[in-house]
Amino acid sequence: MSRPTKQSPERGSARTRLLEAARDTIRQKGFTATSVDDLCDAAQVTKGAFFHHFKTKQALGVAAAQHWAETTGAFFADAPYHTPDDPLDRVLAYLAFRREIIAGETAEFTCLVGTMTQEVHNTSPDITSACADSIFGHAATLEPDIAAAIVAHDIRGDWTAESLARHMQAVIQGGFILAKASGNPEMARESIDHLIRYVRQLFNIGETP
Amino acid sequence: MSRPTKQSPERGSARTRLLEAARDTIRQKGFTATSVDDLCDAAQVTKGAFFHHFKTKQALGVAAAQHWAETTGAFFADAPYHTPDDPLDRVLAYLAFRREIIAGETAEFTCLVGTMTQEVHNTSPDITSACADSIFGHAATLEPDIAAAIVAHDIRGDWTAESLARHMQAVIQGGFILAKASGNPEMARESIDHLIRYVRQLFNIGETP
DNA sequence: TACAGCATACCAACCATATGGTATGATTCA
DNA sequence: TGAATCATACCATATGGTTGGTATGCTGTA
Repeated sequence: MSRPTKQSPERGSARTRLLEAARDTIRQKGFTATSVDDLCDAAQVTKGAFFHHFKTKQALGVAAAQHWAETTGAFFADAPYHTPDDPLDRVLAYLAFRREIIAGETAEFTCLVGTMTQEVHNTSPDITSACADSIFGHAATLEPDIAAAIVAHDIRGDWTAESLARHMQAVIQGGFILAKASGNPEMARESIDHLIRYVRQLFNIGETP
Repeated sequence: MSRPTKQSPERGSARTRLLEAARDTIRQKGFTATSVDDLCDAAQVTKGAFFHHFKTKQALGVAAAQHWAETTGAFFADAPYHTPDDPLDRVLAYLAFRREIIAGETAEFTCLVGTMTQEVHNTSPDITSACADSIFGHAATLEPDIAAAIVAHDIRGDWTAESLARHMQAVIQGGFILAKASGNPEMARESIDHLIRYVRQLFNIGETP
């Protein structure tokens, strides 16, 4: 995080503002199409400040992915889907929550690291690995609940909590692509509905609660 | 793929070679990071030829998406998954086929239009709409089989053939993202396995054939 | 407590190159 | 011959990145 100073709390915030600008701008235009000047304009920062905080544009990409992991990590940790007692209910509440937050402009609900991965997976290992950490790290937070649900509901199948957690991320990411292609968020919600139905079926609970 | 000689019947193929170069290069580096020079080099064509066939780089993007729709359309039309008599078997054969062809380098099995959509959805309506046509057009080819399977197996649920066809594309696209992030094609296959399990459950057939 | 010495945060101007695109000319085919 | 298909040379600008410099805060020491 940034280092706020005593007399001027605004100082030292250039880095944070750049990361926020990156989050917003890259989600709209993609990583490559976002120029350093774009970011400096959006963050109200000069180029000198940019290259003071980030050695290269790639380094900004890595930092943006890490910043995304941190902020979304906190966001999901504070989200209300953890409250149910039954672990399966927590899993389903997670999916309902993911569905809920799909609203507004496409660039507002889609995933920064999913977008960046698609672009740079073959050209920038650093950014790719930071994106992977974010995606699979988030998936990992779901595993305990899924594993507990498997035990609680006495389920046995040839799939693991790990793979289901990853599949959930795949469905969400794929939904974002259809939403972007069509300009319609409903495409993303629709896929989560199928995913919810799948999970309910996996755990042998009825179609409608 | 040699340079067109004066009398060669290869002549006039610059456009096609550029489209193939676009398919390959954009899947590796993304649309924005792929320069016109990159494409000319890969296609063994000069810039004059490029801008003779495509008014702008954007126009190339649109044409590449359309070319993708045509070639993959023919590829899937000729694929062997249409042979089973039972429509549900055809749907499952489709998914098995999609799973099978995930092999080799990431850029070889991932989707051009899915990649482009992520990048340009907010900046280039032309390309986005061409990509959407490709994705949803392909999804539409699955609807008849799904609809027939619903009838044949006497299924009633609050989902449609259309939405399931789209969901399949979402899962496949999402799997590609996880595969790119991790560098591991298995991540994409894994999600299709879940999707196959979901479809089998939707149609009330056993876990293992 | 005072102050030297250093580190951090930031700025404005500049640079080499890459980029999309153009103007124009040559060649081939129908 | 006229249109289509290329090739060569070129341009204006955008791009990532550098340079040299300033202002301010932090820290160890006497």
